Amino acid sequence: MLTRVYEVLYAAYGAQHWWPARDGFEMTLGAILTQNTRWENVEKAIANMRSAGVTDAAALLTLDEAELQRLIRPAGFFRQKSRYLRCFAAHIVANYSGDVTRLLAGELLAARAELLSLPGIGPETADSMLLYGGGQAIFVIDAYTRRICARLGLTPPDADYATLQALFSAALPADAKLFNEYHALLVRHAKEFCTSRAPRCAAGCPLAQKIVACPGCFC
DNA sequence: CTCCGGGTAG
DNA sequence: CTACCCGGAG
Repeated sequence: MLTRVYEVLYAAYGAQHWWPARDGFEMTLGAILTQNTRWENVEKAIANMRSAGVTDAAALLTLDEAELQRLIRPAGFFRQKSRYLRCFAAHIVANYSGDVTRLLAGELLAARAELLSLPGIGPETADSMLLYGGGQAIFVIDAYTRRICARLGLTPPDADYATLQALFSAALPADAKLFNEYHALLVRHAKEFCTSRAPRCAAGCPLAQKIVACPGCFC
């Protein structure tokens, strides 16, 4: 079922070129800034950071709290996100000489646990960093994934993170390139057809057209 | 104008 | 369950 969903989405939308970031540091910046916010707003904040010359963890730590908040303001939740960013950057500088890639490319489960121990980094943010920043084969679950799975009848609307992740892990080969592309396609599809309000099921939704109900089947 | 989507922490 | 924020939808 999930393999078929991938095939249909890929045929409909093609390759998505994710994650939109210049390097590992900028990727992790986006992962934290995009929590509960639309990507367009995150881009404004990242552009501000670039303009300010903040291109690595050490540079981020030279900003004072107020200045950092001003730069990331367009992404919302700027007070708590400024704290999260500073804690994350401090951890990277203290333990990895400021090189985020060294953490993200480390042994998967250990790196994931370490990320989760940091304030402001929950499962989705950690997994996004590991997949998109570290090239690791771990499937990212987000609200779009949850909504699409629920509407396909695969999971309850309130299925938790681990349940959804286990579903994808069991159905697919552990391949970072595939996981990367699949998640990007789900996001694309959620924005184009499977919107939260007024979904366009009858207006050419590729899944509505091609996926037959197959409850309980994870082929 | 109000309402809502969207991760994490407490 | 609520706080935290913005911008787009209705």
